[in-house]
Amino acid sequence: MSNSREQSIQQAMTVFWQKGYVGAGMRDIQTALDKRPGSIYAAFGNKEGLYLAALEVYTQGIADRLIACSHAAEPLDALKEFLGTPLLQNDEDTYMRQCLIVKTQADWLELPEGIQNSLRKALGNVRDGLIAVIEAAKAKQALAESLPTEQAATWLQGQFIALRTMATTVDDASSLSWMLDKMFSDLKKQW
Amino acid sequence: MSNSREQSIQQAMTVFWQKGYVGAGMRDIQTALDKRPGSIYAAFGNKEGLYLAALEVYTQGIADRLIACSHAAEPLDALKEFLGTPLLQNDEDTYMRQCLIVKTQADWLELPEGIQNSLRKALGNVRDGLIAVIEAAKAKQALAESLPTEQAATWLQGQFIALRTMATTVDDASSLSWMLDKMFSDLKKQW
DNA sequence: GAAACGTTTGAACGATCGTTCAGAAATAAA
DNA sequence: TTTATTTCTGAACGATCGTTCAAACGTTTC
Repeated sequence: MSNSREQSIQQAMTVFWQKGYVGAGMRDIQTALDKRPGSIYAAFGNKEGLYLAALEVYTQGIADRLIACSHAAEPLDALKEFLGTPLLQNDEDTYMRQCLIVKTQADWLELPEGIQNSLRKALGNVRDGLIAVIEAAKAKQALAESLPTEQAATWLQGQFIALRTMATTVDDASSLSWMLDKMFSDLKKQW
Repeated sequence: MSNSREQSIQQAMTVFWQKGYVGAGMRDIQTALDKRPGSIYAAFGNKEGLYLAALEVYTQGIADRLIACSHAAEPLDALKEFLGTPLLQNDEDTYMRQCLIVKTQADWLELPEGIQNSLRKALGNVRDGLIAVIEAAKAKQALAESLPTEQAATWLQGQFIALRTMATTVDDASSLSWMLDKMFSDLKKQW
């Protein structure tokens, strides 16, 4: 075995992240994993199975980090740091600026049903993480108790999408930085 | 000629809008235009040329409507209407909820350079339209003179992306509606 | 060492991709 | 009507797509 299953998933995730589900060819993946088609199909069934494995790891990573934010001393500061870090990714890793879930979602109509369902679930998981952070911030008086948690989570998810999408075209770091500031300022203001 | 050039561009735009640049096959397009490959290639050169023609029409449409907003009695109300209308598109036309420019941008790394450049230009044109609306609102005292126009335009573009992207998955009309409300509320608040 | 089992290999399949081009058809000029 | 010019047709090209499978290989068990 040239590579563990976890390594393979990680490498495949990179390819899907760079090229999207439709754009990533099995031959790109074969090269990245340094494996021949048969091995990959034996391990993951097909392209969809491999993508689902990668999406699972990706989403779990986000969910874990959001839960970590909710346990931090200052949940909102931790969240701000979490959201801001990928925006200024080094030049070679610009593909990481866009969220893998949102990127895949762009090809919605061409995706197999299994992937559509998993994307919905992934978005729900991220939203649950945001809810946890909001509730933690409320508990620490960093957010008003009156703030509607569900709505705020949906809104945060939208802001998250806006930032990550713009970061792929705008390479003006300061624009993104004050958009992030305004986002947290608007979060705390009246609803 | 079974179809005028303008009609062909319009029909091609629909296909690209539904399937994306990479996902739209020339055979899908041939079917939609009811034309054989040779005709299309004679008229537009190649797939890229056809897409560029469609993008041009699409972008000009947005720019025109934004300029119209800036000439309206209440520029911000007009803008809100313009941004809100596509979010609740009928079920058969959900593809119209996502912005064609943003959708194509998702495939960034796989796009020919000519399309990348045109996308940048298109985003710039939309931003210019937003600037015109902001300035008109300022002139009518609907926005504070102190509001930084350039920053606000970039921010508005981000909010625009967020709304349109979320509208493709969230089919809860009320969520989108109050996100739109909050957006305009945050626009008027302090920066 | 032999047999049994699970993995990996890599050539090959049919389908589809964007694109071409010789010839048919339609239109304009004479 | 004949000629010249433009437009359209559709079979076909090479490349690439996701996927398969018989054979080779590696490891374990007796």
